[in-house]
Amino acid sequence: MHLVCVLALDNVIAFDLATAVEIFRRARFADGRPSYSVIVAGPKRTVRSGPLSLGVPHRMDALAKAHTIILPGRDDPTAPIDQGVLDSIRNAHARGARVASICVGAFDLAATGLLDGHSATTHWNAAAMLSARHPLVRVDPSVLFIDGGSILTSAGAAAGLDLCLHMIESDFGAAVAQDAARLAVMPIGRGGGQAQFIPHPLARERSLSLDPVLEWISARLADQLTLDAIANVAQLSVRTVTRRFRDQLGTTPMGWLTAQRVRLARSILETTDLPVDAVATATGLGSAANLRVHLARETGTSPSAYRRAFRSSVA
DNA sequence: CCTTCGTTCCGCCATG
DNA sequence: CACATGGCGGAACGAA
Repeated sequence: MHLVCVLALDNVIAFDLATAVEIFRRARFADGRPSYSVIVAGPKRTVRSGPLSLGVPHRMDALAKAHTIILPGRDDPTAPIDQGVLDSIRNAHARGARVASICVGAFDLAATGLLDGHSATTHWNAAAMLSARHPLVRVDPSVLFIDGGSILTSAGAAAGLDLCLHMIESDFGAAVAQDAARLAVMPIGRGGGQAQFIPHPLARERSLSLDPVLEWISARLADQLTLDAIANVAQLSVRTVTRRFRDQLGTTPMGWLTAQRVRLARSILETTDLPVDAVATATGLGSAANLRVHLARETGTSPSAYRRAFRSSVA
């Protein structure tokens, strides 16, 4: 089984750590079997975490078996780390493990040198500091998360959830991820590395929220939706809806719509034997050819290959 | 692979 | 003045 190892160093941010632990621990296949085995490891048997004290059952040698290693943030992201810890992370990565950081956990990831020359993100408030301390890392504070294949980074705590769901989706498909998202009562809509920091966080009232519109769209993916129709439902001009999508989701209306359609298509491919053409119709992607293009763009594979990969892993 | 043609996106600017 | 809106037009996109 896929082993997820969450690192617990002293003064770990409980929210980051718990996000990863809970979301992976609860992910299930359709038949109810857990998708991951989750352990927490660190050099010390006990760590402080704000007002909490956490027992850490596994030592660093546990990283040697992990398929995925999660680095949560620490209260002081610049506090020194034991070389042995950094070595363990580097070795695990060299061995083929996937390493992902949440929030300011990116500082620890950067300390290993694994981020040098690569793009990374972190909490927007710490982005400048990360960049200053690690000039070789290309810091992008505007995105929710960055998937660099074997190295992933995410922004603030909530974005860590997005990243975890993203990993679940690439490991076991859209259906399993969708299910995990539902358990967390988390809308899986903000995929990609696209969504941005919103300039006016809480000032945006319900009246300015796109949520109802997104819900409306999600319910009719199979229909032939136009930008005009969406603007109409939103009671806004085409120009303004487009702008809202940019500001709030970092994408365009049709771009978001297509992403949802592909997600749905993946889910159907994973769980049924419906012909590709029928899947294309059911998701509003129109034709098998079109579905092929979009699926390849997101996953790099064909519908049949995608289906085969997930059918075997679930069955 | 290329072309065609309707759709979509976004900078710019006037308006409230 | 700050800010959000929405129309316009050209560029870019994408489906067939």
